[in-house]
Amino acid sequence: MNDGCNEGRDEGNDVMLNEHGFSSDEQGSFGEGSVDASKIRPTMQSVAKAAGVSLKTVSRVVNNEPNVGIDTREKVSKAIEELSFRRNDLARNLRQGQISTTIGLIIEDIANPFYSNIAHGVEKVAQRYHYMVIISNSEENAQREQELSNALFRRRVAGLLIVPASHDHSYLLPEARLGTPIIFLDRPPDHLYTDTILLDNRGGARKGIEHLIAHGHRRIGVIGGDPQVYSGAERLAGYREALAAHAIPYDEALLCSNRDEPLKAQEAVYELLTLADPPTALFTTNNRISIAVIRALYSMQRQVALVGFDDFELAELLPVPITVIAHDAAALGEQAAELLFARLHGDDRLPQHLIIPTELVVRGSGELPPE
Amino acid sequence: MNDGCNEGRDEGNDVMLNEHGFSSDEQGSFGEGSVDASKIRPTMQSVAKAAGVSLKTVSRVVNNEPNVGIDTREKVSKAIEELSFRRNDLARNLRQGQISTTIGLIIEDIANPFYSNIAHGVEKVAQRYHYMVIISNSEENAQREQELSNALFRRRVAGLLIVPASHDHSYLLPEARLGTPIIFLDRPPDHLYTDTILLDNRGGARKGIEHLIAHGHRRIGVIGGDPQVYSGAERLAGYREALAAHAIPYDEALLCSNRDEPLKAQEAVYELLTLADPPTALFTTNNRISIAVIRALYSMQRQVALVGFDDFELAELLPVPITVIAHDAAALGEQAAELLFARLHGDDRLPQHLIIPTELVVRGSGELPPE
DNA sequence: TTGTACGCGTTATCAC
DNA sequence: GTGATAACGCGTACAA
Repeated sequence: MNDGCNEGRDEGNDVMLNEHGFSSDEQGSFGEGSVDASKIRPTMQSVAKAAGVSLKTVSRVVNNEPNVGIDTREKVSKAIEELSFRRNDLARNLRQGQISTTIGLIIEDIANPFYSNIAHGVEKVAQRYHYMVIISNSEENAQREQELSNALFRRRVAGLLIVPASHDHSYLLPEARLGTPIIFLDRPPDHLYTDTILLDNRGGARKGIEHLIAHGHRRIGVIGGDPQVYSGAERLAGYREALAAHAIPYDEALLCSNRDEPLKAQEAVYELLTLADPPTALFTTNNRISIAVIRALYSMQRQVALVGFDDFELAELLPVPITVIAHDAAALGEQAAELLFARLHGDDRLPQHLIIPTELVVRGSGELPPE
Repeated sequence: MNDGCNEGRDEGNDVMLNEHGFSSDEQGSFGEGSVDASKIRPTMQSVAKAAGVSLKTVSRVVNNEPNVGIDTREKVSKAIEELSFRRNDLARNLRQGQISTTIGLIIEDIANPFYSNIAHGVEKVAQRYHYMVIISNSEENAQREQELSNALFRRRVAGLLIVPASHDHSYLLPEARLGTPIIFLDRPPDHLYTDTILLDNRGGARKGIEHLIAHGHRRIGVIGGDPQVYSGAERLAGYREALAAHAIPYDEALLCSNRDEPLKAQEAVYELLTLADPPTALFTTNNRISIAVIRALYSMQRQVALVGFDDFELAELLPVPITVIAHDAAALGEQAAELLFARLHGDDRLPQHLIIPTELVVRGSGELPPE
């Protein structure tokens, strides 16, 4: 059969063989630099030749299809083993349905425990369905988000889980129309109607603020991030709802936004506590800000009541244990992934909107009285 | 041209169209359940037909190849836009070199900050090279590690970064021989000679223990994980080296292994502190164990000197700030990824062995005197 | 500047 | 039970 082709390859190798006709494999790692036969990736075709059967028969064995004689199967299996053949799933997917058994996950920053817990939940479910997960970080950058999702779609991911950074997701519509499930996590889509899983941001924040109010606070400072980001905005809305419900006037001077950077969050603490009429309590709208604020309070040697959104490790062991609004980020990832696989398996309900509950965890910092 | 084929497709769609000849797109999300033309993923072929040019011309435009007339390019671009065509990278990679622009990363648990920092470093470098990363969790399970790496190789990842869980990596040899770069992180391979990036486990541990010794401790308890795991074993070796260097006898009673589970780590604290001749200081061999031990000490209301391997967030804000042996996990991921891309770009040096340095961070818990 | 023929490695179809 | 052949969507080689 196609010997000419193989001979051509062998000729190319000759220059790399030593005077004994062997490749100089012993010298380097894995014989790198020399191109011996083992460098050619075995295909079903080569397995077929080795086993003396047809291509299709190998395919049958590889995919455990029926209608293969017991001895034929044996023979093929042996050849597969010897050549250490591995099916090329790129080719397989191309032929089968042009989508891969891989899903995409776009988050802000895998190093943030909130997102790494989401990723853990997603990956756990994906493993159960024998899918793999491409994880990529948008770094809170709208353009990068779009580039990443394009790169994922070019790879024909079976579905996309996304914590959006941008504010117009109509660019996803063509892919969504093609049937690719797209599920939004933590923040809803803009200009796109699709599955969404959120935290109970507003309710959680409200619970936290009402807790502070119940402990006698009426001036509660807020240190938050980008007010354009949905989750932060909702948490702020919860704050205002709580104030309104208790007839406490809303004072803009107590609101510090755009404090995602640790340094800016620290400055906010200083700004708030040096006001003429300073707050007696603080509300921080996410884990990163909470930690920065705790550091600031510590270095300023100040104790103020504090409730933070998002739980974080060791919160309960700090000198003043931190009262937080906790939630299950891993569950968020798991449920999103489950919904994605349901979609892949034919679930064609209208876009779903799920809410992950929050829980107020009372530890001490939220129960400090006003000074 | 090949109209027969396309007509076949159109016929298949007719049954889904309504009596007006339109697909019932308005009813559901994205028109799910109805298969209209937009459900057929556009190919270069379809773009070519729409633009009235040949397949190859579309290919040229898509890949920014030269030798396309300015007006032709325009025409094709318009068709691409209108059909919202996206190149199929599965097919592209199949044709080109049968490896994808995707790399694999196998770690124990993405929810552990140590690994999520590694992942962050890897992904950052990968983005620079326009690669994506499939991240999968082995859950410290040798068999799963093997399954995952097989799944990755079937997807023809361009390279593999792995924190191994198993203790025999000869199964990777065939793939390594084919030229796929395989790089071990945090733990070296067994029965395989390949690139490896480790922390200075032994040196770091030794520094930490000598620090305790310098503060007057001679009975230092160790709470560690699986002694089979390389990094833990090395850290223990560093401990013994430090003792030996200071002529302090090694007492097996002070060693608690297999305490990866928080509960077991807590038990270890109790066991050690209730010994007839208890240790005056503790050494914890990783972040998870450190935190569990701190919780145990806290609930037992005990203060003992403590040095932990791995830094962790808020360690400096605890009532007794924790002295740790710190390192840059993100750098570990970055350097591993850089090495992988160097390999992909033809770097054929012998397998490299890199060591990431550690640093003793003095905070308080390591300076407590013996009771 | 543009197009044609073929092949990448696999699966589907339909013979035998 | 087994095999020949076409096709998946794209890129390469070469012709026009």
